[in-house]
Amino acid sequence: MSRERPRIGDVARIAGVSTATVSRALSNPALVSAETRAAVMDAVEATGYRLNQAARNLRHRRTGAIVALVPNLANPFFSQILSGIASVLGPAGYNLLIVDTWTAGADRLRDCAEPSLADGLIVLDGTLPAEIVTGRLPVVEACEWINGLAAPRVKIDNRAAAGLAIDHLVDLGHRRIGHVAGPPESVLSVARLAGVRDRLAMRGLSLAEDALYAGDFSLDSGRRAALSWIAQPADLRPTGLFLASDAMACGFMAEVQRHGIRVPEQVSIIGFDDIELVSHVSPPLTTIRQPRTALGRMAAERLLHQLGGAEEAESDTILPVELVIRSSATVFAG
Amino acid sequence: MSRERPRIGDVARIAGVSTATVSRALSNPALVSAETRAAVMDAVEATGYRLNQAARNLRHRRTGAIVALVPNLANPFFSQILSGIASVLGPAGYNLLIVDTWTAGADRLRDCAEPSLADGLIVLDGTLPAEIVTGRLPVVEACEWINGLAAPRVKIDNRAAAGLAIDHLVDLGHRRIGHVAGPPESVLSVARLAGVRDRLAMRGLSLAEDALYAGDFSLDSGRRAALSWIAQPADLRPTGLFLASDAMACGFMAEVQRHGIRVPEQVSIIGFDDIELVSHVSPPLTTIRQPRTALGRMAAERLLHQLGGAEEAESDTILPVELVIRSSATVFAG
DNA sequence: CTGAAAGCGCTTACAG
DNA sequence: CTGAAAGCGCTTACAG
Repeated sequence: MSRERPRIGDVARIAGVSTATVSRALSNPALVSAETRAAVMDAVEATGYRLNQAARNLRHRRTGAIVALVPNLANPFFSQILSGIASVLGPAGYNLLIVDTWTAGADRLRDCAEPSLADGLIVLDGTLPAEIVTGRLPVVEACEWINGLAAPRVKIDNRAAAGLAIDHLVDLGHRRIGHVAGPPESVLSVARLAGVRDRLAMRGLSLAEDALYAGDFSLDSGRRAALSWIAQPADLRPTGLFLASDAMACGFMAEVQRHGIRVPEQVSIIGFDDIELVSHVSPPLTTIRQPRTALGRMAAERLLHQLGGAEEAESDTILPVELVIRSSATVFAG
Repeated sequence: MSRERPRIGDVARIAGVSTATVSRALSNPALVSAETRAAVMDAVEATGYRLNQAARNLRHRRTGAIVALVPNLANPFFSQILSGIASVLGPAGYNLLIVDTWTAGADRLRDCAEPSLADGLIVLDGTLPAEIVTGRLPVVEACEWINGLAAPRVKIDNRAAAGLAIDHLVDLGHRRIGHVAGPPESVLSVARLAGVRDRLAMRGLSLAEDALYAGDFSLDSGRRAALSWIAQPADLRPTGLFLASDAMACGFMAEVQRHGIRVPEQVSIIGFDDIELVSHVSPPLTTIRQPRTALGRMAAERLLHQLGGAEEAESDTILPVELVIRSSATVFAG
């Protein structure tokens, strides 16, 4: 353990060649003769030599790493996305560096877009200031995006996805339809809310002012929305609600149930994301499924594409969503 | 963007000093005079110079990175642990490199323990061969551990934790108690199963052969265990079950409910982990809570301690667990 | 096919 | 307090 690590010079001495030759034998074997190659390999074996990646990277002016900027790593929503990212980056020989934008300070965030830290950036947090990320490293935005940041985006059509939920509620006969929105600073919230209004209008309905509840994607904010809803006159409040996250939908559902209200008999609920376990709450949640692994994979692929030198068109990649019909929303029995 | 990044030499020229002085002004300002420092800072400002971390690291023979080896990044169980790790590593100036041991090949795994890649290692996967990780970098094991790998461990007492669940079932009056185990290759499964047997024995009971169900921690394996349980004669099968993961408990519960069996009236269920949302399944799951964020934080802290040069005692850090009583287990009404 | 030498961008004893 | 020089461990034109 304390024995000094052999360097390329040690291998060279033992093999009786120059360090240049060792380097070539290792990284581009075709360049050296078969005998030399064999001698070098023997010396590598004998010394237990392993290439120092950091030194090679310095020489190559690259880092071999990609950083993913994720808001709140504790949120399990991101684990599948990261998994998708890792599954393409790993085989491509890139290391994945993860930075939690919630716990990282501003200094640390600025350091993230440094070419000496990483070769590229995957941004999963739409609330970051564009300057932090602009013009320093190849970037792709995934799921969320930063207004004013011109970078390829891999995302779903949040507006249309919200429309799917609204259509389902309307199709089920609901006329008073409510929406629990995400935090207003999130581009996702904005897009989904717009989708709600759009689709309601298309169906000849509209979002009543008191049928729009504030939330922040968290379970607890779903609870609070439920309390607002419960406080409204039973004959005037929405009979069907679309919530901008599954977590809020679960919180909402648990809270109304605690108050003796039955789901879906007395109120229909649709969530968003189709996170793990949501098929096992009671009743199983009807929701909009996002292809999270695919979002991660695709984001990583587009980034690699840029790194490969391709002049990336700055077009968006839109991945399909799906309405997953389970039991939390049913026909309006008014 | 295409403008060359300024190097320390550019700053030196503009400030009219040597590169050595620039380096000192930047990394150890006390070493240079106030005027010189000011001149350097001005030049830094003028050029937009930013330190190349990779070069500094090469010189310092360190990397500034810690790698976390996680099995299956898609499993949300790990997100909170990673969050805990990130929250201490970030402020300490370390980057967090994440490697999914399930998608990474053997070569890649071997590269992970390279001093040229990282300064330390946090192992979250107990199924890795010890050799991969032995004697190359400072290591700490978190949650799981590798038999035969002598490294500080941060974990819970899985055996005692399982005992807590068994005690609860026995206290509720159950006598035929079953266990759905995790995969046999996991040290966690082994420890929890041992805890089940121990505690049953202490309470004058034992684990019947046909009351032990095979699982792999996944939701689906919980389902399959439920099918086995359902197939047993109703008057002989366990009335209370402890499952080695919440995911399995949810799968089990959903499956028996689908067969018209009521939880907890007809069968009591206890899970393990207290993952998100498990308080919102129906009925809310009684389970053993692991302090996941704290596990991550503590693992990172012990690793930093080692990196700080402290000759780390190889003792284990045992974090406390907690029985969270909700509604999925109730008194035996035989 | 191979070697000597310069260089990736820093830091740090060593002198002064 | 400051500079010249060596060096972290590689790679790669340039010659031969």
